[in-house]
Amino acid sequence: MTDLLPPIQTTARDDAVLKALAGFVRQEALGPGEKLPTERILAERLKVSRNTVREALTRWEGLGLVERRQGSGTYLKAAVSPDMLHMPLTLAGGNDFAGLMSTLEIRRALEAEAAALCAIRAGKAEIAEIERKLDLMEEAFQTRAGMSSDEDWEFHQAVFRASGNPLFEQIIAAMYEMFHRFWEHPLGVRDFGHASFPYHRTIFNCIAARDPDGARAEALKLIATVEDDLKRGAANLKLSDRR
Amino acid sequence: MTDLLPPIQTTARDDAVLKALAGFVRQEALGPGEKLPTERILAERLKVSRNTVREALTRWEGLGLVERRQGSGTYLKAAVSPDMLHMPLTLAGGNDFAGLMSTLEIRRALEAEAAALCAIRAGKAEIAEIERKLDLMEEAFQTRAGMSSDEDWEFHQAVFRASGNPLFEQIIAAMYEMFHRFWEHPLGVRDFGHASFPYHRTIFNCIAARDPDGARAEALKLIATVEDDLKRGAANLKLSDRR
DNA sequence: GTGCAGAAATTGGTTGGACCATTGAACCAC
DNA sequence: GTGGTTCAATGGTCCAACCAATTTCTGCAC
Repeated sequence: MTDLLPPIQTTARDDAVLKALAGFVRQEALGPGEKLPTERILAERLKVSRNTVREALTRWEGLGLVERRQGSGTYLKAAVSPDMLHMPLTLAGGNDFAGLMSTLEIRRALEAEAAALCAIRAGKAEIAEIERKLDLMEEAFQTRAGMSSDEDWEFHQAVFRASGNPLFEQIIAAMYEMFHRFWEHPLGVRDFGHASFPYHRTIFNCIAARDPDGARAEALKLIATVEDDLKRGAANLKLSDRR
Repeated sequence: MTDLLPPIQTTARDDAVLKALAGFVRQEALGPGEKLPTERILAERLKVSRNTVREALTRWEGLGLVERRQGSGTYLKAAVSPDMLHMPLTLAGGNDFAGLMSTLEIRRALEAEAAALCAIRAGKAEIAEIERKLDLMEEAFQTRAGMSSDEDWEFHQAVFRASGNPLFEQIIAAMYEMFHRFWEHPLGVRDFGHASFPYHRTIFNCIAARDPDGARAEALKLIATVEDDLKRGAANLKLSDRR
């Protein structure tokens, strides 16, 4: 009832260009890192102006699908297919403590669900991969006394990837990005993340045991410790970090 | 240790244009629906070519921040601020059904958490607003026998807004378009959404009663019914909806 | 004055051509 | 090999013009 009879597209040059290009990529089986045809060549082949090609590529660049290097060429940055779906996510974030807690709330919701789904759907290979990341992280934790944030992140990424839903990883990556806007100044809490350490293994155990509810519960505990750390840190400095 | 000495940026015309434009929007306090300056004016004022302005606007358009209407002008479609974070979500190889299920999993995670937070944090005014949306939705449901998707959506938005965390609404909004692509073609299930109807009020009751766990449980039930409807619809048509 | 059709101005969309800046490869001197 | 130099390829920017959709203005009929 709302809007049948969609507006006819009398002009959609850029979209047509992108569709054609997606088809080309598919046909040539191009993968990430490989080089696309020159803008000039595309313009000539598709019978459109180079400017139009550029606008189309600009869109793909904005979506992170493609990278343009002046003097070199245009390269695929991710797998593209003619039937992709894009959902631009824009986060207007407060750069303050409240904003940080906001990202954690999202993370709590997603992390719990992803861990549960992972316990249901992960294959053996994926579980092995998660365990490998876990081992790496624990080793880094022993060696460098706590600062294992990179390996920590990779562990979580592996869990998200094994959840079978790519959106989890992508959304959390956005949260991670926002999180890192503050991470440079860890609020004075030096042993940040210590408390969350043991839960990584308990989460993994639940996943390996195919226990979704357990995995969800452990994930919630992990986030809770991070939240506590954060609140403690905020109480520590007590200075209003308005910028 | 990781990446000091970042690559120096010798050219970043488009980014500069967008930054300037974001500053302009902020200074003029422009909101969604309002008109931006002409491309030609922007080009002149910023001392760049109109082409460059167009590439910049193309990026914003791709991100859904702006809408260009030939012959009319360029209009803001969402609130923009100089410090936004963009993270386009890409669902590869998605026939629409799989994509929709993916978004539903995200929605399940966020909806449950948001309802719980809402039960804890919503003020009286916000609860009243939610109830108003609920009444509107129920009225629309009675009148138009089921098709209450717009009002339904507004109810959920109100809940997200009252959760005290703007990220919930922003993330779900990114998936809204995909939901709507389906609402138009309800998969042959004519009474789509009927099953979820009663849970809207039970969710509200829990929120009003300050019962986070109850709200979470009811939200999960609601999503479960939507998932069931969807699976039923997919089973109904049984035709591979490759496009 | 009102209403409406047609002209004119406005604005995004497209084109073609030119030139600049960076890259990378080939080449050369040492 | 190392370090420059040259040179072609390629993305980045600019310009000027025109096309197409929209909006606004104008003038005529009533």
